[in-house]
Amino acid sequence: MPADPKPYRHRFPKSIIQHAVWLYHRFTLSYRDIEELLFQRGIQVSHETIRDWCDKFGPNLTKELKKREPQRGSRWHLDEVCVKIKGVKQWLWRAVDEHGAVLDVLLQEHRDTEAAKTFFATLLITNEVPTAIHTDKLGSYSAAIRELPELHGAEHREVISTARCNNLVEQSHRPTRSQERSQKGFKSISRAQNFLDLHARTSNLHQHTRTTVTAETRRSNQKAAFQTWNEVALLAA
DNA sequence: TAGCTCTTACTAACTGCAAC
DNA sequence: GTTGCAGTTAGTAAGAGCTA
Repeated sequence: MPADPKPYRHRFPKSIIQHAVWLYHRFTLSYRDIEELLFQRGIQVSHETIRDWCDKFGPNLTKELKKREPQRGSRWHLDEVCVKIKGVKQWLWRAVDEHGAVLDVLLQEHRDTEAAKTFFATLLITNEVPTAIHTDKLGSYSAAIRELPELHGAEHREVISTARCNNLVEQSHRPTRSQERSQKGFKSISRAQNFLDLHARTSNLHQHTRTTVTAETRRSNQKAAFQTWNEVALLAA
């Protein structure tokens, strides 16, 4: 028999908590911005409490959203960018499919063959073996693909690393850069990884809710995205 | 009484501006 | 163009207060 769920002891209703967490991961807003937005609606809560909510519910939200994501495309686009965390250089590995949906993000200290293998292994846990892998000219990718038998059937295409050539994944880095800038840099690896995970899942959820589709489709997609978020937020709480 | 929330203070990074 | 400085704004930590 499953144990009784932990009683809900938060002072604020779930709807407010889920909205605050959603705002933080969906838009380029600081905790203090969200504090102000909520205050405008008559909700008095400190920025520190909002940070606690993000810390507490973020990992569960990521897990639940991941579970609900549809099967992704079979062509992977990979790239890595340098991010500084507390002044130390780290590499943010990112993979998107041919539709621009984020498959995974992973922060690692290096960008050598071992790091590439770790990232591929992470991707293979939740995704099927791809038919093609698009990367830049970094040698770690080809070395890792050679060493991983699961990937031998995939076609490896190397392109020059410019925003134009590997556009899908390069574009996917942009919101992250914007958030990083707004947050004045990430402060710790674990917090950054948690944030980036949920940020990626939230972006996927709202992927077709902007200008690439007709207004009618957009509204329908937005409705579906909000419904999913609400369901997932209830589970995470 | 456990744990949620708030207050306060700290450090780090960014921004704007003047001086060179 | 660059450097240095001050002001601003961000995330974070610790501890006290509050509530179910």
